[in-house]
Amino acid sequence: MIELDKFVGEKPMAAVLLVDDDVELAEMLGDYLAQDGFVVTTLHDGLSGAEAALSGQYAIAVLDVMMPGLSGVEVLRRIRAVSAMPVLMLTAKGDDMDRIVGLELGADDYVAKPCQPRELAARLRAILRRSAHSAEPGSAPLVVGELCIRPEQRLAEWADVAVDLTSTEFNLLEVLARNAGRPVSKSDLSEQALGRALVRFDRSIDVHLSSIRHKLGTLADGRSCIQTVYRQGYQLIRS
Amino acid sequence: MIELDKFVGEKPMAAVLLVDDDVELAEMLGDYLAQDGFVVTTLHDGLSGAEAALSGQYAIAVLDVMMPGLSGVEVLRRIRAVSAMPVLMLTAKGDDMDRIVGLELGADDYVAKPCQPRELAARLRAILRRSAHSAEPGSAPLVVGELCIRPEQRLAEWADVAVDLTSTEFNLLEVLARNAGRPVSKSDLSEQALGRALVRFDRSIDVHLSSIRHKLGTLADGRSCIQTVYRQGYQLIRS
DNA sequence: AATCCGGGTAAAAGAATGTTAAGAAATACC
DNA sequence: GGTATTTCTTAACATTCTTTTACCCGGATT
Repeated sequence: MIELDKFVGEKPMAAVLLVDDDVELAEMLGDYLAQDGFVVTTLHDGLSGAEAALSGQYAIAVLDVMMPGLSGVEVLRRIRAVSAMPVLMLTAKGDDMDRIVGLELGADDYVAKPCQPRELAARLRAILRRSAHSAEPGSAPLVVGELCIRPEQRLAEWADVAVDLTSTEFNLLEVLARNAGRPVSKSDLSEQALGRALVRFDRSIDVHLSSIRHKLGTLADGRSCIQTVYRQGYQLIRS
Repeated sequence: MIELDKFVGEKPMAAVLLVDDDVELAEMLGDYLAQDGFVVTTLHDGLSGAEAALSGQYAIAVLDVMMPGLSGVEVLRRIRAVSAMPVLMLTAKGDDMDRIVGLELGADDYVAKPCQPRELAARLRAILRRSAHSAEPGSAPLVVGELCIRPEQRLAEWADVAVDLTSTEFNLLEVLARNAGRPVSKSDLSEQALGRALVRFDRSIDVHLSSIRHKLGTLADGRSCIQTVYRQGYQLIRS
């Protein structure tokens, strides 16, 4: 039988991360983009924006340049430190956009504020169309707290230091990282990381998780970054 | 609105790499070419442009001569150092085009800026028509980190030094390079590189991989550039 | 409080891969 | 055509990784 479900959706809607401290404006832009078929998540400060952008859950990030705390430029720099994910900057007139879009910082495009939602949507689509070819889906680095997972290099780093994981341990951690902040059932972990269904009395997952915990560092409060959710599964903590 | 789908066209659409630091102009040209049936990827700086051009994913590159950082001429030089892929240069008036298009640097054609998108598209098609005969698809060099594979010469280089591989070893490495960054199953490797199905207890792939690893250099962190993905296959690291 | 069940972990058992070397097959050379 | 050389495969053993087993603990349930 042909598997139909893969082809049912006409288009995978692009997940957009919108970061702007102007709540009103962000709301408005987000609503427009949502109507336009994008799946939009809105945040209002640079720090949480940078974290979210590196979670690997978004196809593209839209960053306001002027923000209190972490500026958009700083967020961009943090993203570019580990990832080539598409980024569009929202700028006020007069900002030095050549510098931002050029080699130095590496944004993919910019839109001047105040902006037309339609223009923003069009540029987002243009960037996504481009990056659809150059960037394999699922190949971007995943950053969750101190942890960084680089799928293309099959490398995990804790606090910028490489962690020596076995192949299966890496698979498990990658699945957890892709679902950081919510629990993943052992059944899902088994199917996605081990490639087989979970059966009764199967303790493999538990044993691997135990090993991974020993190899990774701990959270600031001393807990493991991988928490057990009783009868539900395991969850990677998004700090 | 027009929905662009990869599989709509009967003809294999040509993949065009467009490198120009002028974001507005690049966008405009890219959109026109996309409407015209090309699959366009746009980049805005020379360094990433050179990398992308050498990835082997593009049928032709369009380079702006004047760019901060790596100029188009320098990008062309880097491409020509290892590849004969078609290149068209975008030039401002007054540039010394004879030198660029002539023997010395070896661009295939040039278009003066500001340019008509129609003219650009026409010249691209002309070059591609020409090179359709000389250049087989899949014959362009594959560059992955320190590794360079030249299918036409059946030659592999590590850090610009030729590596002495046997025929089967070369086949295997080429398949891995074409799938760099993701694992390839032993079954696929056997079929594509050895020309036969994998059977139980067949250890040929493993033995060949062991030999290849000894002949290639290592990554910066000391790992082999070919990683084993337990029960899944092997993966060439894209760095 | 007693019991049950899910989970933590150490260690043994099992399975896959790394590696070397010898034999078989293919190729090159005379 | 026959021999020498190279290359590929098979076999065997070493190593590493995964799974199973076993026992323990602690929270949840009764």
